[in-house]
Amino acid sequence: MSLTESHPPQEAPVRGRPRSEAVERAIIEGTMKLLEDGVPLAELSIERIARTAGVGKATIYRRWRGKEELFVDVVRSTEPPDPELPGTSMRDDLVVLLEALRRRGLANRTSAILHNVHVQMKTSPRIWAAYHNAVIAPRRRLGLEVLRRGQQDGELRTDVDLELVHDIVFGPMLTRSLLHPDAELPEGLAEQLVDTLLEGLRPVSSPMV
Amino acid sequence: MSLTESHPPQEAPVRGRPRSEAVERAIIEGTMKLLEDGVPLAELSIERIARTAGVGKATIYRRWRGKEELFVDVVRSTEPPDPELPGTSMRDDLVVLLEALRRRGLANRTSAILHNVHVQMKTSPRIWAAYHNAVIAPRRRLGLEVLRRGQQDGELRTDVDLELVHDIVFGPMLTRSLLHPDAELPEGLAEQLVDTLLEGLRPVSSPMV
DNA sequence: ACGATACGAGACGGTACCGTATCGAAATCT
DNA sequence: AGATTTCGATACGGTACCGTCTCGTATCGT
Repeated sequence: MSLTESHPPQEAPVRGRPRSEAVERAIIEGTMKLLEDGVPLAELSIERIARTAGVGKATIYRRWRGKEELFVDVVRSTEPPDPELPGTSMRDDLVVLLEALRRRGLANRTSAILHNVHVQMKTSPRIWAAYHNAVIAPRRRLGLEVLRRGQQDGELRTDVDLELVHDIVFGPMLTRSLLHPDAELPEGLAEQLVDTLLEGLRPVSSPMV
Repeated sequence: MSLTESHPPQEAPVRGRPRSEAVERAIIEGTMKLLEDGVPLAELSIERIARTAGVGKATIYRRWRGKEELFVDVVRSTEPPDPELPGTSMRDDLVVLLEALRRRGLANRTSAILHNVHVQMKTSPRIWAAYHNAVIAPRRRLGLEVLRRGQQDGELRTDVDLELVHDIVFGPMLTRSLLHPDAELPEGLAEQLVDTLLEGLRPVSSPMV
């Protein structure tokens, strides 16, 4: 069930008792509960997860090769689906993307899961790469695509690097939701952010340099 | 020598052999070396640090209460001093602050220390709070002060929340240097960022909404 | 019914680390 | 010289986890 495992299309002739999906959920949710309770990922162990989930150790090893593979699935199970873009304008699309980011930040705040897992997963470069490919990269591609269309439609300056614009748009929200946990994520922040960025920080009456 | 330890002003009547500062540096640099080599912080242990530094375990316990306290000092020793602000304009001050952030990001890249420690320290709320108070909060105050002066001098719109502006200015650089390790931090990024933000992302010919 | 597999529980030997204590040697002050 | 503390090294008992394996039981297809 790991992310890296490619499910072979040929139907295996399953015999004997099938694996319980309920048990699978119990393991993942048990891990999440531990993380919610503030247990640092360094102190997590297969044995402790098994105890929390009320499960035998072998049952976990039957499904995942180790701690790391399990975490990828835990994180993936907390990732909300990508939002649908209205497509009416670049501005509206960006607002929707940022709003999804804000809501995820709020969810992280209450559950405190990603704030732990996200941050810890980078210690294992292999797993981080898998997560990056599966979650982060597609999301970044989506954002860049929105910006590219915005340039075509004249909503965005064409004299600035798109990668830089991407970080300008999403960096502030990422900083708030991931880096300082005590920041506010108020309603309407997404619109406020996009409109401020489009308009610029300079006072309208200010002379150009 | 921990951050939390308040050095009492009264000079202790030191007798016997004094503690070696060279040993102290060896411990901190040994820890940094391990982190540079990609050893995840979860796998660090006092015993391993002592081995790497060529030091007895007791010598470490004589100075720090445990792993966590040691890390705070390790991180602090890698923090460069705050840059001096030119004070000629808000724009120039922001560029200097962002340039310092960029250089720190590059240093992190090559040394790979903060990228490990920084991220892991959040698992210990107590230590994270200490680090936040000692390093992050003053830096944020400095940035906010620069922005406040900018508003007074007419370089910055007055109709936007300063906290939001702070994240708009520093969020992109923080995202690049901390969140995705494969991003570029080219020369001139600080100026490019500030000027783009001041001017806005909208094309100059675009009609106001 | 029967064979196959999954289940919870836990035994098993092994590894690594914890934090303390003790050793003789070295360094420093009075 | 003598007292005192630090030094590296290492022994110590204790804890937690690793990954495998083996129980007896439960649950499935045939």
